[in-house]
Amino acid sequence: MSKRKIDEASTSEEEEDSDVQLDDELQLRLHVPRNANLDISSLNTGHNEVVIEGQKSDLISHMFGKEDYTYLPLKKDHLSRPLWISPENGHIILEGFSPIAEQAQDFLVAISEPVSRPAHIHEYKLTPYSLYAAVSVGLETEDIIEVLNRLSKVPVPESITQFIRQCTLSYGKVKLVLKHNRYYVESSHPETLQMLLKDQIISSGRIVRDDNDQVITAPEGSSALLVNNKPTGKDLSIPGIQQQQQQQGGLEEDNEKKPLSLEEQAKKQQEEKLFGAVVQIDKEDEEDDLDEGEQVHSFEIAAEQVEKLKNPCISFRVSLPQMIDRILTLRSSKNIKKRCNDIDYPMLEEYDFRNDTVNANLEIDLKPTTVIRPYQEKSLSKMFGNGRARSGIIVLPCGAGKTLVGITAACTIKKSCLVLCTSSVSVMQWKQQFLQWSSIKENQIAVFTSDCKEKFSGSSGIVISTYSMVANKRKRSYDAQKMMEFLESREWGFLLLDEVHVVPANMFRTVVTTIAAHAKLGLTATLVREDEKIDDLNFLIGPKLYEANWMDLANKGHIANVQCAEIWCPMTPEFYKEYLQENSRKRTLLYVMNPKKFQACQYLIQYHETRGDKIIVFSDNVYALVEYAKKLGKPYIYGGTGQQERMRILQNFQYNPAVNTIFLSKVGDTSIDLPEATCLIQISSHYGSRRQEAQRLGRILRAKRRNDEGFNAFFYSLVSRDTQEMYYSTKRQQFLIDQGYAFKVITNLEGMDSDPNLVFRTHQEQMDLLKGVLLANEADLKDEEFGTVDDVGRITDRKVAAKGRPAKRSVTTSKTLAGGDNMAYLEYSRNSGGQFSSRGRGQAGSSKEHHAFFKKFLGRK
DNA sequence: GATGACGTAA
DNA sequence: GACGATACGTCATC
Repeated sequence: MSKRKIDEASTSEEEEDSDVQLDDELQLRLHVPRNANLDISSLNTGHNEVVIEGQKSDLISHMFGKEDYTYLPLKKDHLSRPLWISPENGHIILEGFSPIAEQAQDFLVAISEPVSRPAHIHEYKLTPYSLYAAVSVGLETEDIIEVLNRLSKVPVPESITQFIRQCTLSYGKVKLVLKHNRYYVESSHPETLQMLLKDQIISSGRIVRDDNDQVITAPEGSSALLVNNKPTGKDLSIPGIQQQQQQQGGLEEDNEKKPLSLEEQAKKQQEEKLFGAVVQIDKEDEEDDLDEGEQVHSFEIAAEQVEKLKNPCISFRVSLPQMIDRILTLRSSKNIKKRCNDIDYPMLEEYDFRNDTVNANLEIDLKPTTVIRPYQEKSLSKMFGNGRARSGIIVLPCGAGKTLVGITAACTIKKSCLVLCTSSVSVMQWKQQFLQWSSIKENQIAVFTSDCKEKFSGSSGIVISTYSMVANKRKRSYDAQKMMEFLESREWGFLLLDEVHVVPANMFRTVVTTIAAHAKLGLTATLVREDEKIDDLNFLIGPKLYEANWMDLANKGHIANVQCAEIWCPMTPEFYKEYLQENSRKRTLLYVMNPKKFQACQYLIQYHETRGDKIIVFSDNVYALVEYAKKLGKPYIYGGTGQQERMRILQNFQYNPAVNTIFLSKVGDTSIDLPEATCLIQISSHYGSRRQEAQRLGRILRAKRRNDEGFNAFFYSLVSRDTQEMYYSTKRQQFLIDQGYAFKVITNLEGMDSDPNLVFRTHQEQMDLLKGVLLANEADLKDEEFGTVDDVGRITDRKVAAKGRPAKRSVTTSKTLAGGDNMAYLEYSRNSGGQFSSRGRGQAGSSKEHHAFFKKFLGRK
């Protein structure tokens, strides 16, 4: 690829002032007709370069191996087009510096999966899921191909068009729509419906009505479909959007819209105009008038009886005919949905909430002062694009206002709403946010946790609860039982799933089937898991509707700019010697307690405290956490710290100018409402959890000072050199690198060696530390030392008192150091390393990715 | 409020 | 590629 860059650079001079952008005329001339059949080989003439391994015609082709696409014919005006498409694996490379990059990005986010988005070059890939999502937000097959072709420097390869057609052929063509409490199978392709009706199971669930709206038996082979105008979102207003213009002052700091300068506006308009046709397709759904008479076809199917269906034989007093009747209701929408899935015509779920006259409306609106930001608006327009509520997932970084997106969605649907979160702390936060941003009355919003079981008054309302409360299958308290019956008996207009990445967990996933909801919206900042369950969300909730780019939001000032650095701390010889000999548990302790790391941590704290930063130090390892904090005289919080003590420390951190640093265990990852820190140091973070890394970074994205000129937040990861930690660290960073963050590697902190204040400067001190570490296990076993009260922590952890498990010894081979081996290079920005990695999120380390791609492709029945 | 049971993440 | 070992959470009970 960069070889192509070189070629390009040599020719670019003469074309420099010609067509840098797509002007209208050019666009017209180059317009590729729909259904154009692109044949690569026919376009290949003039390129005699035959690519055979080992016979590359130039000196650098071999460096790119199979990724050398220099044989692909460039379009004449390729300079003005920002995309490259790999015919091999569906990866798309976007030039981030193109004037139309932003619009192209909008399009790519809709049709493909972002793989990596560093500053200048973004990588995306087409997957069946991403195309499913594209279709579900209203894009059509030929539009996707056409726009891709317009943006691409090379004609869209035949393999890719074929892939797109295959994937979108059946996806999204059929929708399950609930209207006036009747279920309809709807499609703009009547032939598809006719095809479905040929299926025994589907046709047996069909309902036909006469002129008086009475159900009649469908005449054998009847194929008349209902015809309606295609719904539009035109008359639907998402609250919070329309006021944007006049609201510029007097807003909550948190949701302020920065006015564009005139210059910026003009530039934006210009770009939009140039891009014209391309983005329009995206918006067509919402903005198209109906004068062309676009129509949708549908047939009604038997509505399911939610509670009966779930347990057809719930009572023993059911008579036989009743039982038969109930079993017959299995011919209902749920069954048809499954059938459609089985025959590869999955139905998209949409909720026509404006025509739902059965479920009571909820009186809720955004407060007039509440304004949502452009990207929040964009994500919501994906959800409500056609005037109905689509089920799916919205991905926004921490601190970017996910809650407000959820609340706005609830205010748009205006039906009863169930919100699920991971902890009872966030339950309270959601409640508080609902009251803050919306007009909901306090008695309409109920909380359901272990120590608070309320119900709302009236026929509709909001319930906020936790996953474990709702998914719980064990014995319940009486109140909880009653509450669950209430939750399960009613039809919810809207199910809002906070931190939706937890839903695939075995227990939590049951909530989507036990709760009957018309529309489901999942929110998360990090749509990754280290297991392979993340894809399950596609059928558990729905497709990913929108994913924001962290860097974009940072550049626009919605979240803070962050400088990321990885500090490599050499192990002292003594520690390293022990490291090589110890079992894995001890090893962890050794590389975390490495005196050099200790010093680096202290040094960074000193440095940032004098700069006026508020610092959080994260350590997964509780032993290290306590040791560090005590030695450096800082307060710390971990799981065993009592609620009051936590509050006291956090209050101090926030308001007491003498307390600028706190130490947190992984309690800080999720369940602590952190004040706005500006600097973050990780001292222990083994296990390659990308999610944790991203979540921790998220802690400083909200920084109040983010809009100060040149403000930067800092994120340091301290790793001990030549230990396993380096491997984990690399893995953990992948998510952030994919989001565009560059990790600087720092091997030497300037001035550290000469600082006389640092701890463990003498050999003796280091040896004492080492001794302490080596004895740590034994101390644990005796369980006394650790359990006693110290100056800050109020040790109350009952787990600490638990007997340590017998530690196994293992022989160490040099192999276990391999983690460090591939990290031999120093002082470079990982940025450039990450951007071409063929490693997708969620499949770290897989070098066989193309094959998986095609396996999926071909394996689809 | 301490404790056990169980679930989650990795 | 399953397995791990650990910290932490919630809920219910005593």
